[in-house]
Amino acid sequence: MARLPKGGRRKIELKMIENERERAVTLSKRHTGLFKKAGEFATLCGAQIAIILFTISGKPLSFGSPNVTNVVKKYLGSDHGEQQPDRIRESMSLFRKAKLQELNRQFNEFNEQSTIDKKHGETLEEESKVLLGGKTYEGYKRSIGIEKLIEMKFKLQQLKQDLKHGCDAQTGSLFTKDGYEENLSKIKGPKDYLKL
Amino acid sequence: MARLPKGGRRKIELKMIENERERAVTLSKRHTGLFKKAGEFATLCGAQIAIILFTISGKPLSFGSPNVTNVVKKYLGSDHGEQQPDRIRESMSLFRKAKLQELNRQFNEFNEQSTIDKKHGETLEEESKVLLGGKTYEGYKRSIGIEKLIEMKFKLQQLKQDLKHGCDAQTGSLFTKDGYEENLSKIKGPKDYLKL
DNA sequence: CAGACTATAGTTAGTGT
DNA sequence: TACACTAACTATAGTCT
Repeated sequence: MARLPKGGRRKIELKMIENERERAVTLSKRHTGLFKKAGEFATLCGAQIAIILFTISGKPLSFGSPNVTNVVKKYLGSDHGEQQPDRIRESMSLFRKAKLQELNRQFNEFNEQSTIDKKHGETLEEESKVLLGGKTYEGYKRSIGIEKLIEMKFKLQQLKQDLKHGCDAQTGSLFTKDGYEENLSKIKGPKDYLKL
Repeated sequence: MARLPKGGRRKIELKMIENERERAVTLSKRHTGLFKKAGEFATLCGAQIAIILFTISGKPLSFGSPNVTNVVKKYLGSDHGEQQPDRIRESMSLFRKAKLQELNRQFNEFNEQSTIDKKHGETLEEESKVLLGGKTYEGYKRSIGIEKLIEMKFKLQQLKQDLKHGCDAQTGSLFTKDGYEENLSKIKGPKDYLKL
């Protein structure tokens, strides 16, 4: 039947939406939109980006291109304040720049591919949708070969064992808080990176 | 004078913008837009949000509502691993696990080689080891593109050769720029990543 | 309740200044 | 290099299924 156009977008006030249901809907829609934008941004500008958010109910949602963790780590590791003018970059030869860029490109490519398989849970679906605009993963195109599989037999046993013991205790995060804190402090110190 | 309408928005392809100027402009515009969206999101939905991004040139930009640090801390503190990497792992086929093992092995191999000609690696290596301390699923994700990795292994070595002539003198670290730095750190310390 | 739909609000690519 | 402008493009509020 002919649909009668009844509603369209309306302007809304920029304040917290009180109604829970409405808010949930908006959350869902805008969260999708935001992550999509972020994905586009990353692609178009060749940037790395991480978004972490907690809903009002405390539910965590995240987005990362190529992934959240590394961007965050990088952020934590850097003097995430101002960018100091790097003389190094300026004095770097064009040749080296080019090389470095090429390498970066390669790595990013690699990362993107990895991204396909790395997603999980909710984030998985969303990010895949956003990020993988039609790319196909070919990493497994070539199988590793029988002899290696055989060679791995033993490792598999080990693997099973480890799976049973190592991970079940905790809820899933192998990242202990303590460990992380400790690591952070280590990182802060001796970081003297060149930022091209 | 009377302005003749000459241009308007055009659709663009979703791929990295090659031209540097264009990219810079887009970066600027979209970065503003994205952060704005994020702000609206936070307001409307009462959410906490943090965005961290690094431009292709390594410049960090961030946005946080109410602020970046707390959101990130919360993220690090919480079990975002609670999202189900383990579930995935558990459902992984044996074959896949086997591949994973193999990938891991090759990863280690690659790493050992890389480690040899690292020079200022002290910081880098330690950091990486620390950074990647034991995130199982992460390791899995990153190990996936083995073909790429191998391919890159060679390019990397080649690159190091090329660069060795000029870059070591003062800066020390080549492992600094965006992807390069990050990927390098991913590659180091694989023994710590995969605790399957 | 998640998805479809519509019209409009909002964002932005290309251009000019 | 940055801002102004405009036409399109895109996201999405409200509605309905």
